[in-house]
Amino acid sequence: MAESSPIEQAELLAQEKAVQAAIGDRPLDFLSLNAVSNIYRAAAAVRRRAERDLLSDYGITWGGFTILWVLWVWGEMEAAPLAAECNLAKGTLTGMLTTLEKQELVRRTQHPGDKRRVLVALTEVGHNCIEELYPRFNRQETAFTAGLDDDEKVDLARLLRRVITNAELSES
Amino acid sequence: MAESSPIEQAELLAQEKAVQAAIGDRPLDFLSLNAVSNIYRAAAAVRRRAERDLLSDYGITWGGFTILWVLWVWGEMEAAPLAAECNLAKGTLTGMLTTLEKQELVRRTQHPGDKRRVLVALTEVGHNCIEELYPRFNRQETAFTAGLDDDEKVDLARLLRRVITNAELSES
DNA sequence: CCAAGAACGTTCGGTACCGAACGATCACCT
DNA sequence: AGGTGATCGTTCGGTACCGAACGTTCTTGG
Repeated sequence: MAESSPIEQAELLAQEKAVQAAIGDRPLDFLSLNAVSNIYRAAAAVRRRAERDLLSDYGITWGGFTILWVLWVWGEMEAAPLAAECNLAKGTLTGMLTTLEKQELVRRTQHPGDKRRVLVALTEVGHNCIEELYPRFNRQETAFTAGLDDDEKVDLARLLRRVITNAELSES
Repeated sequence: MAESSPIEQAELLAQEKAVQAAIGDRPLDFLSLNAVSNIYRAAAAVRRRAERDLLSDYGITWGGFTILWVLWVWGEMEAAPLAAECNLAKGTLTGMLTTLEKQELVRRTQHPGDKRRVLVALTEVGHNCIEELYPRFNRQETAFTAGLDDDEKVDLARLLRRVITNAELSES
């Protein structure tokens, strides 16, 4: 189904059409191009929308929300795996935890028996916050996937999972 | 890949499993949850990988690359639509264009007949840069979608397109 | 034991990125 | 015309985010 018989041009995004018009004659992998570039585009749209419509009401940034969410799901954990789980550099996490600590949403405690390590956990306030916030966030997630049936949502998650494992390979 | 069986729990990411263990008993939309959270995760992994393995060699950031790419595809354009196409706030674009101008990759010119507007275009250097860089980037995109057949790539792009239009609705 | 190195989180310099406020320019309208 | 409001891009203050350098604490070999 190459360029000769495209997939309903009418449904392509303007960006995708411009790509084909500008560089469609080159030996590039356009299927991967569209798939990957749409990943980033979707992520940016989702993030912006969540920050604007929801998180700003709580004074929480996207990164902060991610941290609260991970701590909610995983429970108390050390800084290094928390950073990995949030897709953050450990240096970034330090600053954001300080912010969240000022907001009294998380707390840091020393690891018993290893003074290098730090344990991070939700405070009571933080726990209540994410308990209240996440269901609203989840309704947004539902809205973002409106028009997809259950099988398609499962497919989307599965296809992305593949990309994630491919891209995270051999990461520091 | 060979194991294209339906949905095996064993293939879930550790994160997805932790979610089910921690909050799986609540009335939430877990299909949307997994789909949307994997979007962000995939985007972050793709970006980090591209910056680390490719863009850093050229001294270009992800945002800068996006700008060059959009200008390559669309040609000379005004700042506002460029910002929209790159998913950037217009204030952000100003600073990044200044950076790219210092690198002599783009140039700004005044719009003839409207002194408020600015036209942005690739320089010769910038054009050569993206001409050389993008094919390498595209090979990375291919690698990120390894294990997906053509139909799956088309599906992934299509499903994401739906999320994009949902999330971008009524954006400022 | 104790020196050498590994493993932690923090600090630091620099860029990206946002939203709001701003100044300049243009369009409209009576 | 000329003043009012809309529309540009830029500026500004603040946070996020990265990679590298750093100090501290644990571990390991001799």
